[in-house]
Amino acid sequence: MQKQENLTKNQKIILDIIEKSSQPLKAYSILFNVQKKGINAPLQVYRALDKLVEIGKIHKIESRNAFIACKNSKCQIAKATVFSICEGCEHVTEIHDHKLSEHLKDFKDNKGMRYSKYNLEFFGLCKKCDKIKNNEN
Amino acid sequence: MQKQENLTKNQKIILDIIEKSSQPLKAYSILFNVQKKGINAPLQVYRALDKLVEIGKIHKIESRNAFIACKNSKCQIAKATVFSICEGCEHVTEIHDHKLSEHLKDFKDNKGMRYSKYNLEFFGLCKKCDKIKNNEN
DNA sequence: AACGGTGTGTAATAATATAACATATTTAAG
DNA sequence: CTTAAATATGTTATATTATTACACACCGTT
Repeated sequence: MQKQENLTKNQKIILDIIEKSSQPLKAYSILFNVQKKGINAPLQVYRALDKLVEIGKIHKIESRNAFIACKNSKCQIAKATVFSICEGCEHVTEIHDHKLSEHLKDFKDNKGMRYSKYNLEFFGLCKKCDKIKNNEN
Repeated sequence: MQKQENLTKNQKIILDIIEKSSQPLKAYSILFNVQKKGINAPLQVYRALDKLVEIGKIHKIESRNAFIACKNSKCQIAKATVFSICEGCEHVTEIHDHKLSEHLKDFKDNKGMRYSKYNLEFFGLCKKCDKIKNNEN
C-alpha cells in the first residue's frame, strides 16, 4: 500500500505544477510544462493524474476536462466534490459548505440506492464577469 | 426564435435515437447509427447535440461524455440536472428530488455568487451490481 | 532469489470535439 | 415579395483528450 507522503517522482512533478496553478490545468498543458523535466508522453501524465485523483490530492473538473489541486487537507479521497465555475472567465473554486455536504452525503434516491461519491458543478458568472456583461448591454 | 416543435431534420433524427435508448449514448455511437440516414460527419452530430442540450431535450453526462434524453417535460432548459450513475453497469438515471432541488437552486456561496445552472452526478452501485460484487468476495 | 504489485518509458492509436469554409434554408423586417 | 440576418447544413481537415499494448524497472515480501 502506498503511503501518502511517498508520491513517486512523476506524481510529485505533476502535483507540484497543479498546486502552483490557481486554476485548473488540462492534461496536455501539464504535459507541455513538464517536458523539460523528462516527462515526454501523455500516458505518463495521465497515469500520475489518475493516481493523484485516486488519493484525493487533485480533482477533475468533469465539465472542463481539467484538474485542480485539493486545498482541503481533510479531503484525502476524492468522493464528495463541489465546484463553482464562472462561465465567463472559467475561474473555478472548490466549495466546502457544511449544510450542502450533509444533504448530499445522506442522499438516497427513491429506489434506495446509496451513493459512495458525488460531484457537483455550479455554473454562473463571477462578479467581475457579471459586471462586464452588464456593461455590454 | 426557434419554436420547440420545429426541430430541424438532423436534430429530429438525433433526438429520436437518443430517446429510443434507455441509456446514455456517445456522440460517435450516434454518428454510426445515423450514417444510413445521411448524416456523415461528427460535426453534424455535435451541432444537433449542442442544440438539443441548449433547449433541454437532452442532457450531457459530463463524467461519461454521453447524452441522455430528458424525460421531464417541464425541464425545457437544461439548467439543473441530477444523475445517478452506477459504476458497475454504467446505468444512468435522472433524479428529480424536490427537496434536493430546492437546496441546490437557492445555493449561494460565501462570496455571494449566484448560480444559473448546476449539474450533480452521484456515483454508486445499483442493486444488481452491488449483489454481483458481494458474491465475488 | 523469485514473485507480485506498482510505476516507468515509448510508440501507436482510439475516442472526443472543433475550426474553417462554402452553401442552403428559414425568419423577420422593410 | 424581397432582402438581410440568423440559423442550419455539408464537407474536409485537424485539434484535443485519453487509452492500449508491450517491455522493462523498482520495491517489498516471502
